[in-house]
Amino acid sequence: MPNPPAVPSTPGLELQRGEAASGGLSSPAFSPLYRQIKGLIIQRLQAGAWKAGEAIPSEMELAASFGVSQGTVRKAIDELAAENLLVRRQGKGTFVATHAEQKQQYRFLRLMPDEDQEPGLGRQLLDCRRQRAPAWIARQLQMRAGDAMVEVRRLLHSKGRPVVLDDIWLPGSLFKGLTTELLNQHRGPFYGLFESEFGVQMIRAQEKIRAVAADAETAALLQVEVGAPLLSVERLSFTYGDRPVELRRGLYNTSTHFYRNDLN
Amino acid sequence: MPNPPAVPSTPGLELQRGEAASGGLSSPAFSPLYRQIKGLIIQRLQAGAWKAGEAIPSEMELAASFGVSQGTVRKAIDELAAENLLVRRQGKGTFVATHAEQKQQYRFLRLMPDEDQEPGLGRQLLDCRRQRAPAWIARQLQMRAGDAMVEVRRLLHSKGRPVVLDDIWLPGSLFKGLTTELLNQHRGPFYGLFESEFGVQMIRAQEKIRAVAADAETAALLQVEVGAPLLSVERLSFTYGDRPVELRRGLYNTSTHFYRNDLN
DNA sequence: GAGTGGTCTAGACCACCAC
DNA sequence: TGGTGGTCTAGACCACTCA
Repeated sequence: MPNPPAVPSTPGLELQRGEAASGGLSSPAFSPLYRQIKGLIIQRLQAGAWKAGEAIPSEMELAASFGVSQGTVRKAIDELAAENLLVRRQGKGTFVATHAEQKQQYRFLRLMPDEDQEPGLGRQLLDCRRQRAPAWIARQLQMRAGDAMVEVRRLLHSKGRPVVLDDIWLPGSLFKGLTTELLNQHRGPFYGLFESEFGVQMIRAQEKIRAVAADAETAALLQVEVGAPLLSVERLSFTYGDRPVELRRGLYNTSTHFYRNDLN
Repeated sequence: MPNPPAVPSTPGLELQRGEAASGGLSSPAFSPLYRQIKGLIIQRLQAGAWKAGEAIPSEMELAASFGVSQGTVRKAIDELAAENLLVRRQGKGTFVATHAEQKQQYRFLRLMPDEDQEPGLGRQLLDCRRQRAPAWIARQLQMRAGDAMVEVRRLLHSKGRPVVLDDIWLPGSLFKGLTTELLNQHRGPFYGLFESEFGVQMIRAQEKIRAVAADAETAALLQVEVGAPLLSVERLSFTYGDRPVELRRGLYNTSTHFYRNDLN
């Protein structure tokens, strides 16, 4: 007997099940059960119900609490896993994705070394200061011009030679205790620190890539000629709910490395 | 009663079902039924059983012919649809993906106009000739140096100004009748022509992106200064079975356009 | 109305992991 | 041994398309 009236076992949880004998015109924007479940799970992630790296309840538990079958929960989790919000591990459970404990650090960095180069990049923090956001940054981070903002500048090295110059801009309201010391103490990618210290998880990002000529300052920092061609990678990163929380502009010296992209 | 011994209704089709009472050590590289089905469907695509844009048999038909349930076929098709090899259309059927009848042409081109620019690019064929493959191209296309190769050169324009200079290299053996006339007659993306005229479908691609300085020849063609920074996009495209069948190097003028990439 | 993909359920069994 | 995710089945019903 499919689709019994279903008393939700968690009160306050209202899932919109398919109309039984309505007029036929189904309400606009009705989504299938598994998508509603998916949305509820995202809400809980956003609310911080489970931290990065932690296990979420088992499929059976979730199914019981939502009052649906395991298969429906499974399909919701399938999509979340496909979007890299969750990670499934057979026999163990389903976990909140994290940037911290990843095998290859730098989940979003697409820079690869040429064949003869060694992988791995060293970091050098140049600067970390609090500023007022200029208009073009504020617009992209959905803040007001003049709002508090943290600006970080750093270099990435390969075999002692600078390869990447990053400028990173963050909303000051979300990253209150971010200091040079904290950044220097920390091992691993920044995004791991953002998760553990500030509870901000980067879920997806958009990059705009251009070729630009090095100006005097960047030429000195990257040890290239003024006017040398550099890859400009402008990245806007988002948390849950498509909220932009980081703007980053990287200048890559692509003489010994390249940006790799896979198209499907 | 799950997993009955199952007499395959199509002779010659041997699916490896899970061991019933074997020693416990399952054979190496056993894959679930739906993956085997997926592999069989890919084989048929590769063999040209269905052309680009055509419908494949319904899920019920496939399930019957493979001797499995509809759900198993469905999961196989789900993955193929996620990889953009197939396209599902509710109420109509499942179709072989094609570059020809796509809404936004240029499925693999990630170049976007800046806000104030109009979308859409005009094409101008510069050259199409048959050559012997140099070593560095032959290696990537898995051919031998000196093998027959087709070389195409073209420009893409936006509002009358050149934006992209493409060099395209193709194995001569696969593209025998490719001529300047054929390319000029054809409307829509090259990949549509490759499908319809040569039965070659581009499934996925890898791009290596760098910033380079314009040399004299490209500067003239793209109407920029010599030494101006350009985006170099080297794309290797693959058909079924991960066979590389096209190498392309695009030089993009990114002063009014940018390369867009989404990270998950 | 017949046929297609899309959703949802219920139940069985398997593979992997930890205790 | 029990719990987790992973696979497979069978059947019901829904939503969409087209003749």
